[in-house]
Amino acid sequence: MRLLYHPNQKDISLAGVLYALGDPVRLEIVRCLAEKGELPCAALDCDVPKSTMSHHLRVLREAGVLRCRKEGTQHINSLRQSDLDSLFPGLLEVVLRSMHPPALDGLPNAVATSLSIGANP
Amino acid sequence: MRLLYHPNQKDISLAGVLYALGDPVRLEIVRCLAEKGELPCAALDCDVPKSTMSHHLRVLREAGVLRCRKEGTQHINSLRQSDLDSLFPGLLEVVLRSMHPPALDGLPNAVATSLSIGANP
DNA sequence: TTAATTGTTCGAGATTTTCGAAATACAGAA
DNA sequence: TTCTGTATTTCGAAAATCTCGAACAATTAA
Repeated sequence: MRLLYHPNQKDISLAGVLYALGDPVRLEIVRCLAEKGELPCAALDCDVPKSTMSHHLRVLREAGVLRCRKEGTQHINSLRQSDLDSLFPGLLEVVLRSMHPPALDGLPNAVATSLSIGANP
Repeated sequence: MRLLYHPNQKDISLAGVLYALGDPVRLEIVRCLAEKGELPCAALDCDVPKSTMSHHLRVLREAGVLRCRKEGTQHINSLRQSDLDSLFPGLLEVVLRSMHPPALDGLPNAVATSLSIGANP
């Protein structure tokens, strides 16, 4: 199995990221990762076949939205939050806030705390 | 020529909008419209053939990103700014800000003034 | 009416997407 | 070590989408 390609931060494009986010399944993957921090593929149950899931994870990874590291037999996925935030400030947060099952309001997660804009003093 | 389809606001989806924005040409179209307010197709010179341009405008229109009205022989396009803002607050602004040739910083346009987050008192 | 201008639609080839089936990678038991 | 099971990717084919030239349609002007 080949090594998994990840773009350098400088090679991440806005259009590429938006394209990757422009699919309901991929958006749900991103929501899960934002909520849970990091997850193996199997924990992301989006009600699609494994091969389709693998495809979507690849699109997100190659666009620079997430990172995937191998750990034993599992592939652990996590958002490239700081890379995305410094390239496109606020994008990830706005997208997460725009999903119906609010992904950020409960703030029981790792991403919400490090995303700052919505902070109510 | 058939009438141009526009989704109702309630039928605009986040994934659909992100997908529509996920292309360099379409992103440039959105940037131009944000900067200039409203433009006929021909004024959006994105260095692609007319038919391709027409296709991209259709994708944006059917996703609910822009509205198109006929005026004589021209088709005038404009962003569905208020619809998008109320559905996905901050999304359009963050996307415009994330493009390299800053689309909002000069604020000599209609959109910047009505987008509020970045207001410096 | 004819011509010019603006855009859209059609059609074909190239690229994606979906998903079952087969293959690959690793861990643990026998 | 070899076998078994678990976790994912890769392959392949059918369906959908993208690009762009060519043809078509709508409107205005000569």
